[in-house]
Amino acid sequence: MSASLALSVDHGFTAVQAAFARPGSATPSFPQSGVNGPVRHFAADSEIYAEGDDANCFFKVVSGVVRTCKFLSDGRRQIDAFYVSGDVFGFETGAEHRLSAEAVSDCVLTPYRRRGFEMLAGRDDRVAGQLFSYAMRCLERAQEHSLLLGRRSAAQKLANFLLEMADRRSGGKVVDLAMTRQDIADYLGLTIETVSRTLSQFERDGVISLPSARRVCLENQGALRQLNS
Amino acid sequence: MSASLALSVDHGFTAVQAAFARPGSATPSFPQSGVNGPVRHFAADSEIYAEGDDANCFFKVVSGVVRTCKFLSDGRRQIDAFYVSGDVFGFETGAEHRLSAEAVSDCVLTPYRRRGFEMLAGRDDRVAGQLFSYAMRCLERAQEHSLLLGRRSAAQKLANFLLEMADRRSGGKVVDLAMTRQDIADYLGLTIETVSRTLSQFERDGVISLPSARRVCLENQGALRQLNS
DNA sequence: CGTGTAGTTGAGATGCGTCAATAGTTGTGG
DNA sequence: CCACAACTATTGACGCATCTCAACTACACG
Repeated sequence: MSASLALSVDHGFTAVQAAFARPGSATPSFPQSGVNGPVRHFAADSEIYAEGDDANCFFKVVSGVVRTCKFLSDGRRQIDAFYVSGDVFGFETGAEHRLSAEAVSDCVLTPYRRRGFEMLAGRDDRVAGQLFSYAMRCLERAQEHSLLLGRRSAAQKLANFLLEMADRRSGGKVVDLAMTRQDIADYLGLTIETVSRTLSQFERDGVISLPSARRVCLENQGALRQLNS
Repeated sequence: MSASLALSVDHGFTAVQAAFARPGSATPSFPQSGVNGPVRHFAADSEIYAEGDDANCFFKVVSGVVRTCKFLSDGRRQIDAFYVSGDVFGFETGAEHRLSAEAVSDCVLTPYRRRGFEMLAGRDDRVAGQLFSYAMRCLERAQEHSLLLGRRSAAQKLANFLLEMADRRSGGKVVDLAMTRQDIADYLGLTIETVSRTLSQFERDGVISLPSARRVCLENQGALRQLNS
């Protein structure tokens, strides 16, 4: 293989970067060489795989939203990440999935068989580079998430969350949230009550407006960014 | 290249896994093909690289302990991870380091030039697989860390931290901490006072003993694990 | 022996969690 | 179209875990 594998910024990554830059485009960026199965549909709240399941395949989101999470013994939940169209999730180095994955909304996913994909990655360095890039993207997000959870107030967490959602979904002022307050709370390490109260406070401050519970208009993006600095 | 690149569990990863399993062994697992420079020494608390620096190279810890962290505008700090001998840190897909890295104790590091490493990874799929494995290890740790920060009490955080440190340093009952209380606090998203109080409480409960501030004896590992469940 | 840094401990303040009641939203069936 | 149930979200009152501020102790180093 050529030098384009892992760390190259100049080439090998470009196709992947393009895929990320256009999350709305459902065009699969992995070749259709038999490693990907037919798309699969999941109803909202259904389980895609559970913690401990064999990690036979990983997925690319075609449409809808997916969450990966862990459950604690007391039944509480920590959501690790949300994935929207274009995102890839579920690859592992070990034999098992360390997190479970669930459909937040109805969604369509392309499954990739792991064994087949290894073969393909072995033959095509662009595929290998893409996979590495997806893994690094996940790593970057996980690190950002740690920072957010460790040292920020509820208001800062929510400001960051809203901006993240706005950025990912084409950046408009209006953000339609696919997830419930409970999902948001479990992602940010808060309770639904605190999420709700904080959003209400943002609305009172004129920073956002809430036409409906799941629709948020960012009225003052500057204020949100400042909170988040 | 062969099929051993990215996701193979059976081969390609074995050398890397061995390297992780024996963090104490300073034998570099990357070939000495001119991509690694001569080892570099860093005094305790010195900066290895800063957030925003060009990500020209990444490092492998030969001896000592390293922390990667981010600083907030108010001067507070979130430590993303600690790295001990055998660990690799600092690789990026972007042009810049997103976190800064500092020596917790005096330490010795092997630097790897990124450009040179890409070339090598291009020629040798085992090298590429190792790099992928290191990235995935980082990802797994970052995800575990998020879980820890999001939904756990101070006691649970510290129990988890102590067990993690014990596991990484040959697993004995006695753990010598290289880091200050401030480091621990910034890693766990707590204050030094809470760290100190919680450790004192553990000692009163007979779960640990503290022969000195930096030395911890795990007297009841079961109790720690139970807290952590 | 004095000085500086790291760590411990205490008292009080507060942000977020908990519990509980209320309101809004969605879907179903009459 | 309305009634009802089930679920989701909001709001309030109160408690508690952790933070903040401050004093004190322990240890290292000149």
